[in-house]
Amino acid sequence: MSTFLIVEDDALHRNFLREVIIQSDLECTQLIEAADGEEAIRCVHEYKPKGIVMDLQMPNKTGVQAAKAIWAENPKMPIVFWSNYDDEAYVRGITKIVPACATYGYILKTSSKDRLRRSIQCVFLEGQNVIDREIRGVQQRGQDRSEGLSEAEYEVLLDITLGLTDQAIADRRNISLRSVQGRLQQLYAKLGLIEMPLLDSGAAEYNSRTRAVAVALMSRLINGKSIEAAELEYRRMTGKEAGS
Amino acid sequence: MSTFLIVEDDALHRNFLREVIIQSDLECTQLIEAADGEEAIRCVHEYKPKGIVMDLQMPNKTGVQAAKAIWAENPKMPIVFWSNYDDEAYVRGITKIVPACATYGYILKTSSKDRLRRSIQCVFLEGQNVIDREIRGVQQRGQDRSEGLSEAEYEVLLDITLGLTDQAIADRRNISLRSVQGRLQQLYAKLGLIEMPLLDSGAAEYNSRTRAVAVALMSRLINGKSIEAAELEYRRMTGKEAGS
DNA sequence: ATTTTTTTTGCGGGTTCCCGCAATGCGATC
DNA sequence: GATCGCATTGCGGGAACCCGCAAAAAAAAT
Repeated sequence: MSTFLIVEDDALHRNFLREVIIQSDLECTQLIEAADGEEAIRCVHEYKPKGIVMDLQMPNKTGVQAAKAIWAENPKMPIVFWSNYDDEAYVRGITKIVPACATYGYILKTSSKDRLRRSIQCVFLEGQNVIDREIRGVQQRGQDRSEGLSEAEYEVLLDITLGLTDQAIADRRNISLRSVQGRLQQLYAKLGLIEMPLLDSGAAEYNSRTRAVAVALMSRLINGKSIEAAELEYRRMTGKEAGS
Repeated sequence: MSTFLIVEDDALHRNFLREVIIQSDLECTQLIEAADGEEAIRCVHEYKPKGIVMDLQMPNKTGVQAAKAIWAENPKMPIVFWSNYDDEAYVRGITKIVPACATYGYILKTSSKDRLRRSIQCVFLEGQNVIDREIRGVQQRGQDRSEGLSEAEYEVLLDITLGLTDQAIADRRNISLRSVQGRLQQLYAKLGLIEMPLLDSGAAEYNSRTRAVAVALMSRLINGKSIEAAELEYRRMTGKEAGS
C-alpha cells in the first residue's frame, strides 16, 4: 500500500495537487488530504505516507511547524513544500529544521504544472532535493557573511519584533545587556540602518529598533506567521501558555 | 456589450471565479481578467466593465490600492472583494475609500460557491452591499469607541510601524511632540499594553512601542501589505519616491 | 601551542521614549 | 453666551535605547 499525503487548506489548490500527484506515476495507491498542519500530523501517525506535499501558510500550525513535528518522529520523510511565498522567514525556518537525512523540495505555486510534477517525481522517486531557483537565491543571500543575518542576529530580530526589552532578551538568551545591544547594532548595520537621514531640526527621523522590524517585514525576512511562531515559543519558554 | 472584470493573481482561483460569474446570470457577454492591481486599473480604462470581482492580496498594488484608483474615476463602480483574509487592515482600508454612492461586497474565499454566486448577483444586479458576517464583526469591533482604534490612533500605529520617531510623526501630522505621545498612550491602552508584567529584576519585560506593533500584527490590525502601502504614502509625502 | 578573529562585556554619556501634572484650545450642545 | 467633553500642549523626570571606548574571553585557524 503506497500512500501519499496532501496538506493544503485551499480546496482548489488541493484538487489541483491531487491531479498532479495522480499524474506523477508514483505508484500511489492511496492519497490522503489534510487541511491544516495539525491534521497533517495526525494523518502521518495514522496512515504512514511515503511522502508529503505541503503548503506553508495555513491556519493553526504553519507548514514549517508541522514539518518540524513530523521530522521529529520521521526524520527521513520526504516533504515537498509548495507555496505562494518565497519569504526568507519560511526559507530560514525550513533550513533550520531539515534533518540531514531528509529529502525535501520547495516549489513556488507560480511554477508550471510540469515543473511541479517533475519536482515531485525527483524528490519522491529519486531522493533528490529540488529547490526552485528563486528559493535558492534567497538561501544564498541569507548565508552571505557580510549581508546575510547570522543565527544570533536573526534571533535578536525576532526578539525585538515581539517587543521584548534589551534586558528581557539578555535574560532569555543568557547574555549581558551590552551584548544584546552589540547584536542589535550589527543587525541594524546589515539592514542598512546606520547613518540614517535626520529631520530638518537635526533630530532622528527613524527609531532604529522599530525601523528594523519594518524593514524586515517589507523584505520578508519575517512575516506574520514567523511572528506568531516566535510568540508561541517565547510563551512556552516563559511558562505563559494560557490563551491570550 | 456587458463586460465584467476579474482581478486575481492565482490562476486556479481565476478559473473558479470565471465559472461562478458565468453561472450568475449577469447577462455578461465579455469577461476580462487581470492578474494584479495595476493591470486592473488599465483594464477598467480600456474595457469599462459594469462590475469587478477582485482579490485583495496581490503583487504590486493590493486590491485596496487598485479600488482606490478605480473609485477615484468611477465612484459608482460596483466591486466585490473576494479574499482569504478578514484582516482589519483590509477592512479598515476599504471602509476608508468606499465612495458613498458605490455598492460593494466583501466575501471570504472560505464561503461556499453558492454564497459567492448569490452575493455577486446581489451586488451587481440589485445594487446592495453584501458583507460576510465575519467581516461585519471586524467592522463593528473596529468602530467600538472603547476598544476600536480611532482614525488618529490607527494613523499613529502605522507611523510607529514604519519606525518613525515621535518628532517625525509630530512633523508629518502637524501636531506637537506631546500630542503624539498622548495618542500613543491611548493606542497602548486599547491594545492592552498598560501595566504589563515586569521581569524578576523589576525592569520592564516589554517595550511598549514595538510590542504595540507585534500585537497589531498578530491581531491583523496591520499586515505586510498595509505596511508597504503606508511606506509608499510616507515616501510620497516626503518626496523620497526613488526605489530603495 | 600559538595566533588571529569574533564575540562578549563594563562603563559612561547622549537621545528617545514614556508618563504624570496641569493648563489651554476647540468643537459640540444647551 | 455658557458649559461640557475631548484633544492638544508644555514642562519635567525616570527608564529604555543607542553607541563609543576599551578590555577580556571564547572560538577558529594555523
